Amino acid sequence: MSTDDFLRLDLQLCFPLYAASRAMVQAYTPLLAKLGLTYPQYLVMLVLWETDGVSVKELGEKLYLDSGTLTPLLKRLETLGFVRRERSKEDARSVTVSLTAQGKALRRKAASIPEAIVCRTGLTLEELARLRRDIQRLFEKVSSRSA
Amino acid sequence: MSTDDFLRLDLQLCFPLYAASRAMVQAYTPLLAKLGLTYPQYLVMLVLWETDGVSVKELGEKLYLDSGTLTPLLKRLETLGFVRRERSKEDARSVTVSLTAQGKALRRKAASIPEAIVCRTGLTLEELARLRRDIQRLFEKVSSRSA
DNA sequence: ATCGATTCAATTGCGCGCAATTGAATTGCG
DNA sequence: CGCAATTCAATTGCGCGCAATTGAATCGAT
Repeated sequence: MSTDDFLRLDLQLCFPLYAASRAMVQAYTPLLAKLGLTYPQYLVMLVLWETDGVSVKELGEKLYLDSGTLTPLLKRLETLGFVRRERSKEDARSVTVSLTAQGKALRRKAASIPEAIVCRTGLTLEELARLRRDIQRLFEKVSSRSA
Repeated sequence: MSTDDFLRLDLQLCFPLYAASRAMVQAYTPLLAKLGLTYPQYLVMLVLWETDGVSVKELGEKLYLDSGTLTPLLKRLETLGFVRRERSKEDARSVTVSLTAQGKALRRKAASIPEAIVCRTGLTLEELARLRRDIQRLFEKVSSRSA
């Protein structure tokens, strides 16, 4: 394969990944708009629905996002009434994020979203699981050296 | 599979895709920084290196980006001295983007990037081609209904 | 030829992402 | 204990993405 081929846009892995990621987020957008959430906000809610009361640091570790992204995002979720942010008593450097009643209630409204998205991909659960695993593997490989 | 399982972060396709996409861009970042480019700017340069003299509309169709993203990005590339932007003579609504000598010269400096990224993924060219094809297929499926 | 509809790029506004810095709280080493 | 190093969240600054709007140019149907 020549340098030219390598440089050709459509032969590269990253561009399809980048385009597909944005397209997926766009598929979520109208569904999430009904809940008043953006996709990154939805990710934070997914973490909290699974484990209520986590620090900003823990959120960052799970979502691979830093405080520069999370702090303003969490403030918006707080303004929306879905989460509470409070300084930890054990460690005043840390901020604990927890669900409000409204935030917990939102889970039921979000319940139909994952299936709608799976449908939209047109993939079977097996194909989906394989693709997810392959992409996860790629992620681990690519993100490792920079950490 | 239960609703809870569906909602579980790690079972979803979109989050790994989203994380992998950002990780890939981060892998490019230090390499592109040597050229003075961001990843989206690099994508524009890839298009121009393949086909010099394209309209903003054509760029948008190839990269799935709109003028709201492209116009300021192209202005930055122009300030950097890599591209020229001029109103089309045949159709004054359209703006044609073309490479400067400096923009053409940049191609040689970028030649080593794709291979470095492929290396970083640790995948064989066959595995890479298959993953790319699967992701492209996902993209087409997901992006179709919204268009 | 006219005029409403369409097609362009540009603009506005907002929410990420992320690098870099700041400042407060905690840790841990001597 | 004392104090330098570390660990937190917050802040700053910038470049996307994208929805929505604007305004100019072109098209197309009559």
